[in-house]
Amino acid sequence: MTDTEETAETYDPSRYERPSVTVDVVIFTLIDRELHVLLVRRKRWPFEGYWAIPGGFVQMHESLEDAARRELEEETGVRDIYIEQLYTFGDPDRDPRTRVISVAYFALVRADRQRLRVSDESLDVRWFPVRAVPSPLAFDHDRILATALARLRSKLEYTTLAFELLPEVFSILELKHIYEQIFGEKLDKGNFYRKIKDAGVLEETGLLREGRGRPTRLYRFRRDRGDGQFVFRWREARIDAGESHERD
Amino acid sequence: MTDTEETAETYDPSRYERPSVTVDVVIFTLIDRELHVLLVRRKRWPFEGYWAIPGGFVQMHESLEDAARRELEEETGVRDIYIEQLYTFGDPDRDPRTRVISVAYFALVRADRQRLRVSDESLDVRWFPVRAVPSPLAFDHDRILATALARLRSKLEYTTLAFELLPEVFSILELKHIYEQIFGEKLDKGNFYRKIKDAGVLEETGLLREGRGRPTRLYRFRRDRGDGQFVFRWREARIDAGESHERD
DNA sequence: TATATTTATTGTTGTAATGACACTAACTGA
DNA sequence: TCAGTTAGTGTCATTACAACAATAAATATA
Repeated sequence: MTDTEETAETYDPSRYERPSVTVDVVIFTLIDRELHVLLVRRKRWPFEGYWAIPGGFVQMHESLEDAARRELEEETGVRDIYIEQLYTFGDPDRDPRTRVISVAYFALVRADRQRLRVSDESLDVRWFPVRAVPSPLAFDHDRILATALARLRSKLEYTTLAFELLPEVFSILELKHIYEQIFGEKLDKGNFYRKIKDAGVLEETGLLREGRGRPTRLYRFRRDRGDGQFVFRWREARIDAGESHERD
Repeated sequence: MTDTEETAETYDPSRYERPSVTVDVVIFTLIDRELHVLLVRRKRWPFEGYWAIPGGFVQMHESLEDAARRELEEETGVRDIYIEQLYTFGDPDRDPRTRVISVAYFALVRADRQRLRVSDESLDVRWFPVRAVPSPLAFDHDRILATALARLRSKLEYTTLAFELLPEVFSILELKHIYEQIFGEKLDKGNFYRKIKDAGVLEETGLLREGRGRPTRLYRFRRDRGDGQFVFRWREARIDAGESHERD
């Protein structure tokens, strides 16, 4: 360890202490048209009683993404959902117990599918509106959450990620609402219609949904045409994707 | 390990095998106006004789970025340079010896500063033009390099990263050349001049450089005005920033 | 039954961004 | 002096887009 000339070639694993590696998964969903994040409440030291981003240790035989998906399923019972690696947090003192390096992922769960598997542990696992997350969170989880939000905002601009938050079938104004939620600004109705339609990623279902006023047409996301290079640039937004890529 | 209900709360580190954690640093520079990447040649099994991205084990007391900077300095003798986290690669079988999770960084070294510290080991450490990298590289390093290139391309579009590759003082057409190199397409001279000037990130030095034809004006990058929201969108480029964020 | 109200959807228009390309400038060398 | 070479500016038509006006299709209520 004092020998800085040591390289991968001369490495003997038994000579080293090793950090622990976890995955933490920032899971977003839409509840009542508002963006929510899943948090778990810690029962023990350190940060006993604090809310934290769900996570767990990576097992020796599974890939990082598999570990993240396993966590996701354990917490929400959801499979086959959008997930991507976010950033790896590894400051030496982020966990008082030992050196823990955490590979953070973020996941989007469809509005119509979210439900907690451990519903009777409702004091321990909960969806929080992102605007009303308890503060501070355990460990460096405030920073992880901030990074996830920045990434989400960033990717919404140039990908079709927003659809991952919506149910199978949705209206254009519901989609617009997501963008407004996440960007935190009002968007022009007319311009939104034009842009989303020109992008060619919507498939008309023929369905209508009745409401107070004129019924709204319902659409489906065309995954095939998903190549659709979005580029929303409402206002001058342009937030770097967090820690590095940071927009990314 | 068979108990999937285990959480961070009940974790006892001594009960687990742990993966090793390394940092790999993809170091880019410009040599003779062409983008190069630093590779090292492995002396031992596995992948003996193969070229690899430089990297090393993370020490218990240092942050991930510190580890990456240490690696960078060990390989190139360069400090205080642009570096950012790229992605974390952790497939279980990426290293035949043991489970190794690698946090990849990418770094940009100024054209006028690159020189290898271990110049007499020239068979072991070399700059390769990215267009002529030996293939395949060791481990999953082809994938890491591809991810780094995608990130670089992506960030060039909306950041001032390109300046990190140039010397203190440079001409606008040299800057344009970098973009062409990395995007792999010709850009229009006039439009480039307009865009770069309007961005307001250049400071005139008053210097001229003589050459064959008309002398060229030399500029300096204005770090202060670095907020300058670039948004190069030459052609329809728009590459996702690699593995995930891919476009960050 | 008319008319206000509400929500959805389409049109219009001026301005700003930008891609294509033509043009001018400043030097060297024969 | 003129051909060659590299640097830098100007013009213009097209497109993208923000602001906002107008219309459409339903429900609620007077």
